[in-house]
Amino acid sequence: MKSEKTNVLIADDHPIFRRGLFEIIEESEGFHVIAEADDGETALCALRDVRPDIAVLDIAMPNMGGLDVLVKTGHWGEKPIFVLLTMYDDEIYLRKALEFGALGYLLKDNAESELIACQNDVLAGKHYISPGVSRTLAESSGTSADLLEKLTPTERKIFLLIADYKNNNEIAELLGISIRTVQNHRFNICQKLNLRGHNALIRLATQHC
Amino acid sequence: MKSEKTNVLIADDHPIFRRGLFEIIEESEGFHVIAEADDGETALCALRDVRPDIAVLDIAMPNMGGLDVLVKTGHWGEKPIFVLLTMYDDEIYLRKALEFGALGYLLKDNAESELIACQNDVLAGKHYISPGVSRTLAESSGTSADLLEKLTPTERKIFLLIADYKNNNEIAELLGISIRTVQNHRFNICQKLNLRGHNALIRLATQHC
DNA sequence: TTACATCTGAGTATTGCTACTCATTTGGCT
DNA sequence: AGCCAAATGAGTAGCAATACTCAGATGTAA
Repeated sequence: MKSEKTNVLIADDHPIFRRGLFEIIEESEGFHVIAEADDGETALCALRDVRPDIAVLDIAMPNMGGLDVLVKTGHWGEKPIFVLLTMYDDEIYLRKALEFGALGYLLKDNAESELIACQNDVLAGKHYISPGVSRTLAESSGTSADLLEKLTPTERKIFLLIADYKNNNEIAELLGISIRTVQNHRFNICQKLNLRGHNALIRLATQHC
Repeated sequence: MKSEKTNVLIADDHPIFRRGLFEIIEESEGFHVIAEADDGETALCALRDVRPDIAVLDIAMPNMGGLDVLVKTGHWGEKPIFVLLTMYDDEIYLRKALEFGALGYLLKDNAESELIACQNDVLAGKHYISPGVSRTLAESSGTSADLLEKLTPTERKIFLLIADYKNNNEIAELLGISIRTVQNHRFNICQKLNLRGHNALIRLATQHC
């Protein structure tokens, strides 16, 4: 018998928390946990292999974080719907998640019911963001967004990765492009933002985000 | 019919994680979740009321942390056996937990099987400490609290200047020493803190300060 | 005095970021 | 079709940080 349920991959490095996720999803109508992962790399492999409909990823995991997994699938032809899980309502994570195409963004301390509501929404193509977070974003959308508006989409992505202390090599690998291209984007960003020197860009990026 | 199972109270502010705890304990032989709490105060009240055999407490909870709950029961005549849960393997928490009479100390990212093993051990009066923690305790490797204590005075100064996004040239000029000396200090700092790569030091410094 | 930690500085090599210029391709707009 | 922004990538330089090893000066505690 074929399953008509929506297949979900869950990735979290805490087994007990993952168990909680599993139970909540399994007992819901219409969703089924098809794969589990305890770190980013395993999650990425599983995404390739089992092709779930939805990927529920913890942001803070060993080896590779949920955001990195999200970024790495950026150039895939067919991607799952992404729901990011985070411990803290840090707006920069939300910004990054949305920038890289995630539809769901959930706080880990939210109620169980949120998870299912979120999955239903993202499955319908809608964004779902935990109530506690959206407030933060709405308040701050005027300030830190200005700088990023000067940049093109790809430049924005790279800027955010720089803010994450990634080096050119890591950025290139994450985006699936050449390191030379990253260098060029970096140069262009510095031009646009009128920056010079080794620490100037990383300083602005980390302090800004 | 009276339950012959060991009664357990679980306290954690994350519903999904608590759900995971619940499932693992309930499916085990000999243990039964008799009460749940989502913060310290609720846990303390529940301890008074239902008198569980074992209390599994998260350290980081709103209102009152697990350690505070542990301390507050210190003068009780009859106390449950305490198992503390923590997210990070911070040795100071372990010290405190043991100091105040906890028998179990578990990392949240440990395997599900650990929880049951721990409960069996503490029920027999033995200590159970997550493997990952005891290692940390033995090595006494630095957490953010005593990170700077490993460094010499000059290294600390340089570390703070790095956190200020200063480059070697600027640091050398500010301190009135050679760039080479600054480079050496930087190298030694990286050695002590076990860092490698271009961004590792500036990352730690800026995030720490 | 010996021993040790700390501070200071240099030698040498490698890696990584910056600073440009130039070329190709792609997709959207007129 | 022609134009243009955006993305991608290479060539070439130069500069800064990292990754070591080695060594002299200083002060301090055993």
